[in-house]
Amino acid sequence: MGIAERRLRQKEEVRSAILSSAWKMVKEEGWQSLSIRKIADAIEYSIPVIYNHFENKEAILLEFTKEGFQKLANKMAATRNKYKEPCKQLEAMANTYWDFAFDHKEYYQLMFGLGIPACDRVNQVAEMKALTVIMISSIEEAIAVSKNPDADHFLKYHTYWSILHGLVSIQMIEKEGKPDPSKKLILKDAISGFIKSLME
Amino acid sequence: MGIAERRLRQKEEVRSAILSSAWKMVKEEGWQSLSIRKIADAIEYSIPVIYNHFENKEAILLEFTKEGFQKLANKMAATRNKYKEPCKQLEAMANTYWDFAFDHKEYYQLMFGLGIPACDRVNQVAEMKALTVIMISSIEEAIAVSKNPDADHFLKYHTYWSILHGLVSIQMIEKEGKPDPSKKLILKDAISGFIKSLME
DNA sequence: TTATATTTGCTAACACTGTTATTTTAACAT
DNA sequence: ATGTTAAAATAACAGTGTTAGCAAATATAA
Repeated sequence: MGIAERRLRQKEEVRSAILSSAWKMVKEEGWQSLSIRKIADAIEYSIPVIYNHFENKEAILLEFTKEGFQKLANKMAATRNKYKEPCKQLEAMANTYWDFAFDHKEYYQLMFGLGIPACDRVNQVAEMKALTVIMISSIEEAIAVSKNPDADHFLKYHTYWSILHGLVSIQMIEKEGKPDPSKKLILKDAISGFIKSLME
Repeated sequence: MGIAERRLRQKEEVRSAILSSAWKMVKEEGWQSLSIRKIADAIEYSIPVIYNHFENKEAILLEFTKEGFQKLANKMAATRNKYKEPCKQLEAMANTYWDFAFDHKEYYQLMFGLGIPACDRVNQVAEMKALTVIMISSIEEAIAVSKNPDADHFLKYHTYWSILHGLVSIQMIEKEGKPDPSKKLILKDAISGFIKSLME
């Protein structure tokens, strides 16, 4: 009896229709504007049909999150296998990581919960500049007494800040709510590396 | 006539009641569950009253974002002023930054748009581990041939990843949508610094 | 003091969101 | 053709941000 098979096949078609039209909407208008109702409209089924394929909206997002990590992992593996020297690998992988993030911005935002609304907000905040000034002043002084006094202030400041933010947000994403003071070693490690490289 | 003054004072009281009860709710249940209706309930006014003080919900969030950057800038300035050597300043400021983020998690999440829902999600994603394995393998090889082969693999991996993520997300927050290939210099700079420090 | 403005705050509604209980429709097996 | 089962639709519930329209309290002017 091919009936059950056909039914399964049709069910699978609806499922992939949900995902593909969801993805289309996300690429067009971002995660914020993705809604169950719009998906239902797009696939020309009623709303509850979607809940026969996914437990809830979060499950749909989880699907894309997994996809994103898979894609990134594949790209990273491919890059690593191009080089034999581990240092070259780390360098090239960093490039691959960067390119993935901006080539597949939607994936990256979802994977790391980069709230898109804040992007608009943070640019309106003049108060951020005060922070910049403070951080950059120490950078400038450090560069002045370093062995390479011609280094780019803004670049080094940006690097410094990015390292800090990366450490914090990876930590926040990984363990919700746990401070884990031992993780401060990572901070110490990264910053001492940065300063060492800053002073040459 | 003190009437206008009293009115202004009363209006200011309502405004600060909005902010303080909003903040209370955020600390108790996170940004996700903050709603205009709940604020109205808490201050014992009707909903539209809130719109007499803030144009919309975003404006309330913007208020806290500004507050967050001010607080952080103050702390950073205080820390910097404790030290004379710029390297010490950078080191101490990194600590201050870290502490602020976790002592005032709510601020930090808002300031950098760390979508809280993703935190629950990312931990469910087994696919993330594949990525970890790939990154960590190169780190291990690099450590093995470095001058300090006893370095902590996991710590160095975490540092590597955090630098990458920090660079990407700061870049995404700063310029919405613009790839800006010149910013890849920052990546090159940070990663070469990391590798240098990794190899000793 | 009374009448007229004005401000102020409320109720109710609109247009959305995710989610689900209920009912109808359709497909299949006997 | 009839009974059974699976599928899908309607309609509703409980939320969300936001706003129009109206009633009441207050301040100003006559």
